[in-house]
Amino acid sequence: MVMTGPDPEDLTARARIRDAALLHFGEHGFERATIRGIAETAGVSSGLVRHHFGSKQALREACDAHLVKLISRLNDQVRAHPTTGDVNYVAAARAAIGPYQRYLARALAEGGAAPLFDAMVQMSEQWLAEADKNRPDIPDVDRTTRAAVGTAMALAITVLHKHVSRVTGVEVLSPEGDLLLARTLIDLYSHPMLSLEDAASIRAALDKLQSTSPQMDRGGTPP
Amino acid sequence: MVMTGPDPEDLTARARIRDAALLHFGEHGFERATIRGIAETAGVSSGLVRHHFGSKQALREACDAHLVKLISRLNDQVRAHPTTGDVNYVAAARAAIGPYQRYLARALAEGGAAPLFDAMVQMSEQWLAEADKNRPDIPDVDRTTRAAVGTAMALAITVLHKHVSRVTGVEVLSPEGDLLLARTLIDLYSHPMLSLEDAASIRAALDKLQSTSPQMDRGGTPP
DNA sequence: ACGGCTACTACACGTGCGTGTAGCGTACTT
DNA sequence: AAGTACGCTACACGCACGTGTAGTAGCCGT
Repeated sequence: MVMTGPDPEDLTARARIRDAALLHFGEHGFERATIRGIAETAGVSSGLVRHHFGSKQALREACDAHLVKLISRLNDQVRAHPTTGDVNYVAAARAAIGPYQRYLARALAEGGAAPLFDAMVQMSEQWLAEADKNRPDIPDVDRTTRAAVGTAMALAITVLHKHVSRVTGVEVLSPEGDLLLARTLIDLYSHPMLSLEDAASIRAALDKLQSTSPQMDRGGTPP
Repeated sequence: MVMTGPDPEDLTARARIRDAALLHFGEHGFERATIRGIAETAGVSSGLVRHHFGSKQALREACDAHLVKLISRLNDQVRAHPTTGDVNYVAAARAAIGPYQRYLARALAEGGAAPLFDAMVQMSEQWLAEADKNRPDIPDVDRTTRAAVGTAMALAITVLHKHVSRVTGVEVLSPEGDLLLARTLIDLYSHPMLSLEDAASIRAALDKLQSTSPQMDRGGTPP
């Protein structure tokens, strides 16, 4: 299931450049990655990169757009196969993204790939809407907010894969690591980390803290 | 509670440079941030930056070390006050980190600040050890792994704050945003996202998928 | 009082990078 | 068959940045 073909048109130089850029951006980051290096990996001259994509930034945006297309297509496939459980669609997506995980992680961390994140939030929201039907106790927090936070949490392991890999000793961006990760997530998701009473007490403490003076200084965004 | 003094020694030029670096690295990222810009913010010459810290990389490491010291100290304070619930210590930590949240996010996302993440995992592990006592059903996944993943998830909002802020329309790296975030996290943590039966079914599906051919190609690290 | 050490500045060097320009071959159009 | 547009290359420009070097002012020990 979930076959991700290489796209018939993807033998062109433009596609090779885009793939090379995905790889280089993911491996070295946007700033450190060089157009010359990308061109070399793609087997073309550096000028051709600029010819096809106007600038380095535009190249990045093209990479983002490509991933958005790829992920939305994957989402459609997953939603068409509700057999194994739509719940794990995030893990499935992460798996299908494959070699682009590193790019995805960096792009998201650097604040880019906004439409990609938004698409994921939308997907998350759709799933949350269905999940909320089975739960009569509707929380006092916006569904969009929950979707955004949930998406961020789902992406956390991908974004921080280097650290998680180092601590656990398993490369999480690998088939084996993905399996371990899936089990861990299932465990964490199925067991509430907070009992309802603890949650209530904390919420109460939060209310009290909100009414009192905000003791802790915070770093708001200066103008 | 939890007063974070400015450190009596922190009026020196070295400290100002470090703070400026924290700010610039957090705002523009390590690569885009310039020593000259940091020096200007600190009110010193660019040469002095190199004089105190040997290089840009060393400056970054000094920033990491400073944050590690700050966070570990904060952790001690929090562990000494188990009143409001140790559970929310992550949020408290995020609050106290204050103006350095952006740096923290970038550093972690770029793979740096490893000792910092490790320290957080250790803190998470300590808390998990206590929390596991109240839960007789010990899962089949390593506690360190759970701690690492949990830490990553806790840091997700900070790392992806730009996206979460954009989607929710609230600047999460601000006092107001922190409050909304806390409530969201409490809700998400207190309500299991997966029922035990769903978790079991998914786990079973995972086992079946593991035994069959690994259909989905993955992008392992090439040599 | 004096040598030396430290904090600090001003300025020049080299370089790697994104970006611009000119030019060549080839395939499609009429 | 000529014109044209496009894929593609080679090469040069300029700039911003990290880094080095030389030099100055003040503090401390003896």
